[in-house]
Amino acid sequence: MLNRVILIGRLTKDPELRYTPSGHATSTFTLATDRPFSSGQGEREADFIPIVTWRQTAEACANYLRKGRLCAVEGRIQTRNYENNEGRRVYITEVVADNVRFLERGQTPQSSPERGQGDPFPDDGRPIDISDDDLPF
Amino acid sequence: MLNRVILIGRLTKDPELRYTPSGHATSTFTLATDRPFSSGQGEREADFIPIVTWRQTAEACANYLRKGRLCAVEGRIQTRNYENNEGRRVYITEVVADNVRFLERGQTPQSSPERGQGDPFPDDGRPIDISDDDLPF
Amino acid sequence: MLNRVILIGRLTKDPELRYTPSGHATSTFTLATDRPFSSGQGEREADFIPIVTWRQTAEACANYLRKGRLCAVEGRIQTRNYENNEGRRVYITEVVADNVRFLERGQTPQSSPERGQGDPFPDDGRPIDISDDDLPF
Amino acid sequence: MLNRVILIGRLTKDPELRYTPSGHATSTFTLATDRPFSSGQGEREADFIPIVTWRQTAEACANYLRKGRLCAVEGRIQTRNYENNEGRRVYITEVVADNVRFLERGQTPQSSPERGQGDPFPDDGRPIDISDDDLPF
DNA sequence: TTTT
DNA sequence: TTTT
Repeated sequence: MLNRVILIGRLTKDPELRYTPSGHATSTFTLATDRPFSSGQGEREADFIPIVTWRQTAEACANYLRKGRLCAVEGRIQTRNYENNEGRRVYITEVVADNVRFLERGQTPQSSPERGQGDPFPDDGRPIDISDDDLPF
Repeated sequence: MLNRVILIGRLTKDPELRYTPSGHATSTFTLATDRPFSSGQGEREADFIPIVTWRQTAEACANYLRKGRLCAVEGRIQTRNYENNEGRRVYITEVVADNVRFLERGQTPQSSPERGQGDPFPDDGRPIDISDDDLPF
Repeated sequence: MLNRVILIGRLTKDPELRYTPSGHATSTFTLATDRPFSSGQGEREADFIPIVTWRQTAEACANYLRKGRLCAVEGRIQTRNYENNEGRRVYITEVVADNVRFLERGQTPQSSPERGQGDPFPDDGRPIDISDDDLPF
Repeated sequence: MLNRVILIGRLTKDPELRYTPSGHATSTFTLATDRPFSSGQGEREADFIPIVTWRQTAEACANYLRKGRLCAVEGRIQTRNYENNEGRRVYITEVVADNVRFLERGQTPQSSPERGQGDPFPDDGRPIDISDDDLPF
């Protein structure tokens, strides 16, 4: 069934990269997307949308994206729930990205030099456009 | 900034219609959208996405949509949070719809005869396509 | 780069199925999508959008879709051009579909009984959702 | 009915601004969007998509967008046709944009100094996000 | 008639 | 817990 999301926004933090027990990479981050007509008067100015990526996309995001960077995300909304350690059911709504496009050249920020592997733009000046199946394996 | 969602799915229940203190209509419902490739073996088969509508759209949804009905929703993802009655902050991610299209002729279900006002398809057989600004007033 | 189209509309004719010299199936049809706010007074009421599909999607569309049937199409805009038989360059803009969802149960119309293979809805009543890579091989 | 297009690409030329007899601004340009997986071997690398904008959006595009600039466009596909001066019917498929987002700071290029009014990014560094109804009046 |  |  149709379930399609397209976002442009900025990362609120560096992405977090993890591996599943079976060795699959997944990275998560939050995208801040400015609201179109916020008056600025006490109103919230942005939505903060949780993004999940898998596999090559996850690794590319972890390598190239950083806090504050602008990017476009294409994916679908996923809902899931789990029981937390207080026995309470927690409901999650998030976006599983199958395509992430970096919209800014990036110099790796000082805050995470160990992970960044430089600039996602190759010598010809064209940005990388990473894509991936979003099946959960 | 760009924040666009398009969904096709079925209502899990009848919509809930409310009015703000200032008299604006809002209706909420959950849309079940089948996942594209679920194996069916213990996997979840659908995502359950919370939808919010306002004004005319809210009233039209309350009048014409019912549990199980198929519709298309266009909107944006909104995040907000509030403190619940235990002093705990609750984070919400939902879709604010600015356009809802009914994809099935509907006979009002018996479960809510008082509110349904019949069939959203006028005499010429073309479905109604309701639209609305999604500004929070 | 981002190039995403989502449409809901009705076929203006039965799809046309063809095979490339290398044996790949492709089907084409036109989708009529009603304009949101047409006054009806001399204005055009719909856009007529040319759709191209490939492979399994092409064959499923040829088998199950018919003139007048409602469906949702997800894809990307493609432009190409060729020289016609008068030596004039013709520019084409069309939608290459990578996902087509049938939104109506369909009894095969009498006009094309040889090709239709019945109803795209299996016994459990859930519509088929066909998907395919949209790479031109 | 649902008809939604989202594109990210670069202008192939400066936009063309015109006014209708009744005084409404409209601007047109072509967006080059790179294809996701072009091998580069004789294949076309991009689609060239004709964009139409109206009113404030038209004027903002004419003022701030220039050849080569990156932007995001949200809109719908429109088809129309007319008879050309040789009595031949010409069919047009184009995107009517209702939202254009500039994705790069722009110094006005030398090629059109008279029209450019500088930088679409105000002092606070946030890009302008222009929006408009896309009704043809 | 095409952009980086 | 939030980005420019």
